[in-house]
Amino acid sequence: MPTLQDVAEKAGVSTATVSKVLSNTPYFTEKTRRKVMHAVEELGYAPNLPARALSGGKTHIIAVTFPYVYEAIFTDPLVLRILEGIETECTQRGYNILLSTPLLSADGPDEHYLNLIRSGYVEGVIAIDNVPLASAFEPVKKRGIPGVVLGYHTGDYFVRSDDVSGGLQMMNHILGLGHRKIGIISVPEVLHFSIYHRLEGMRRAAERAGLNFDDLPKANGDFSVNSGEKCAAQLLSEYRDITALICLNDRMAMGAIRHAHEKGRHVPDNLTIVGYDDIPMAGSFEPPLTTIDQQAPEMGRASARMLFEVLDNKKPAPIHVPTHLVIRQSAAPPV
Amino acid sequence: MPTLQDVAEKAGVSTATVSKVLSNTPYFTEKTRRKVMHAVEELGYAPNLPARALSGGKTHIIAVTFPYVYEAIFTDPLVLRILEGIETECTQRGYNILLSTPLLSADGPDEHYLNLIRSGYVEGVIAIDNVPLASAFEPVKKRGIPGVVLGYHTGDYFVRSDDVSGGLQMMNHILGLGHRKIGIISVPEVLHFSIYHRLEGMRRAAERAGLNFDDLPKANGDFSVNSGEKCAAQLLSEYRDITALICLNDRMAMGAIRHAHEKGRHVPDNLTIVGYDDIPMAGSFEPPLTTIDQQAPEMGRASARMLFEVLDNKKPAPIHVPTHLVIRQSAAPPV
DNA sequence: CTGAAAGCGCTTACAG
DNA sequence: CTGAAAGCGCTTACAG
Repeated sequence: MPTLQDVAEKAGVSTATVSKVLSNTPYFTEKTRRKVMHAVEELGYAPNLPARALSGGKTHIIAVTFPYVYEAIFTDPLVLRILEGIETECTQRGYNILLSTPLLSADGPDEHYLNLIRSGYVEGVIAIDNVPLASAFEPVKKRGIPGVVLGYHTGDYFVRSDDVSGGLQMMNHILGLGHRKIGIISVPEVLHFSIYHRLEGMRRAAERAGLNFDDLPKANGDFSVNSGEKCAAQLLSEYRDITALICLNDRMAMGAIRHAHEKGRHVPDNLTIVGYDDIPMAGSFEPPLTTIDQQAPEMGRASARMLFEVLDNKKPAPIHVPTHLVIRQSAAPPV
Repeated sequence: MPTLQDVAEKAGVSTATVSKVLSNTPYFTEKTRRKVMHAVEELGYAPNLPARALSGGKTHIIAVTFPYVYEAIFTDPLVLRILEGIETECTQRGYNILLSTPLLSADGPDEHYLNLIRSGYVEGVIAIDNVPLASAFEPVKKRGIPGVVLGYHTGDYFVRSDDVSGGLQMMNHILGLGHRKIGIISVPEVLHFSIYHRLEGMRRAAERAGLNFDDLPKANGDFSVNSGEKCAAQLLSEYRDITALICLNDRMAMGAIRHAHEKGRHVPDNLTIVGYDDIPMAGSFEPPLTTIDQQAPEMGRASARMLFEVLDNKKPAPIHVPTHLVIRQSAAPPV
C-alpha cells in the first residue's frame, strides 16, 4: 500500500505538504496541489486512518450503542430504522459506524464496551440510552468523548421521541372513537424510559376526558408477541366489558389481535386493538394496525447531525422528534 | 488517559516488558507480571488501539458489509439476525464490528467503501455478497485483506445457506399436500443469487414428481409486501385453478395472503400460501406462515467463526448452513 | 507557500 | 527474562 511518503516522493514535495493539501489547509499554490493530487491518483493512495488517528486525534469512527438487555435488540425492527438514519448522515460525512452492543447490568456496561470507549477509536458516540437500569452514555461522558444521547439518560445533547405526545394522540383517538372501557397492555416501567412518558400522555388525555386513568385495567408484557397474547387473554377474561386495547408496541398488539381472533372476536368491529411504533410489518398485518409512527429513521438522522455539530464545537439544542398517529383499520367505534 | 509508558513507569519496568506481558508473550517472571497488572489496574489503563494497529497491524476491527441495493436493507429483518450471530462471536473475541453498507452499481462499490477497505482499519471482513450486479468482496480480495463471503460471490472462504435444499423442501411439502396447480412468486434472478438456487431446488422436486417446472405460472415481485399482493392478484386472476402459491420470501407471502383475504379466499382452507425466511413476524401472522428457516443467526455466527480461523492462518472448509421447513398454518391440502 | 523534525502510543526484532 | 531503540504513517507547530 502506498503511503503519504510515497506520494510526497512522487510529487517531489515534503510529506508535510502532502498532508496539508489532503486536509484542505489553505496556503499552497494550485500547481503544488495538482502535483500532489496527481501522485495520489497514480498511486491509488488512501490515507492510513490508524496513523491519522494516532497523530491527529480524528478517527472518523462513530460508535453507535444499542443496549443489550430486556429483549433481543436484534429482533427489534426499530433498531434497523434508526441505524438507517445514522448511516445516511455518517456516510455523507465520510464517517464510519462502529456497532456497539453494551451489555447493561446494575453495575453498568460490560468490560468489552468500556475498553472500546477507552480504545482511542471512538471520535463520537450516539447512545440509544433508554434503559433505566444503567446508562451506556455514562462512561462516554466520563471519558470526555463527544456524544449525543438518543433517549432519556442524562447527556448534554440529546434527541428524544415525543413519547408524551404519542401516548396522548393515541388515547385521544381511542376516546374520540367513543371508547371508555379501555385496557392497556404495557411493560414494566423499569424496562424502558419511554414507557413512563407514553403512559403519562395517555393519562393526560384520559383525565381531560374525565376518565380516571389509574382505574383503567392494565397488564404488563415484555414487548413480545406472545406476551401481548397473554396480556390480552388476562385482561379480556377479567374485564368483560373492555372495548379497546391500547398496546405499547406493535408486536404486543399483534399478539393481542391473535388472541382476539382465536376467541372469535373481530378486530375492529368487535374489539379495537392498537399498537405503537409502526414497524414495517404494521401496515400489512390483518387488520392493518392503527399505531404511532415514531419516525425512527429521522431520530437516527437527527442524532447524527447533532453529533456532527458537537464535533464542530457547536452547542446544538435538544430535539424532540414528533410522533404521528397512523390510522389504519384496527380501531373503530365500540359496538 | 494513561499510556503504556505510564504503566511502565509505575511498575518500574520498560514499555517493552509491559507490552509483552499484556499480549501474553511467555517468558517473564510471575513477579513482573504482577507488578505490571497491578499498575494497569491502578491507572485504569486500556490500550490505545490506533497505536497498536499502526505498529502491530492488528486493528481488532471486523467490517461487515451489507450491500445497499435493490431494496432498503434497513427493512430486511434477516439483516439484524445475521448481525446478531456475528456480534456474538466478535464480542467473545474482543473484536469490534464496523458496519459497512457499500452502494453497489455496475462499476462496483462506491468510493467511501473503497476508502474504508484501504484505510488500514479493517483486519478482516465478512461480506454479505449476493447481488449479481457487483461484488463487495472483490476489492477486499484485491487488497489482500482476510475475509469470508456470506453468499455466492467468489471468495476463498464462504458460508452459504443451503438454498437448493430450501426450495426443494418447500416444493416437496406442497406436492406432498397434494397440490399440482402451483404458482410461484419470485423476484428477478438478477436481484439475488439465492433466488436462482431456490428455484433450482423447486425444479428438482417438481420434476421428481413428474411436473414440468417451466410450465408453472410465475410472477416477479421485488421482495416487498406490496409486490406480493400485486403478483398474487395477477397470478390468481390469470390462472383460476391455482391451489397453492409459493413465495420466495415471507413479506411477499404476507402480501399475497392479504390479497387472498380481500378476495374472500381463506388461507389455507381455500388457498395455500407459503413464504421463505421465517422472519420474526412469520409465526404471529394470520395465518401463521409455513416457511423456510434459514437460520440467519447461525449464518452470522458461522461466518464470524470462519473469519477468525482465517485470521489464525487456518484454511477452513466452506460451510452450507442447512435450512428447515417450518410447518405452521398457511398450507393445507387442496380442496 | 513549503519543509525539517518531533511526536502520537504502541510492537518487535535484536542484544544482553 | 528484560530493555534500548527503531519504526508503523500520519499531523502539527515552528522556521524559513
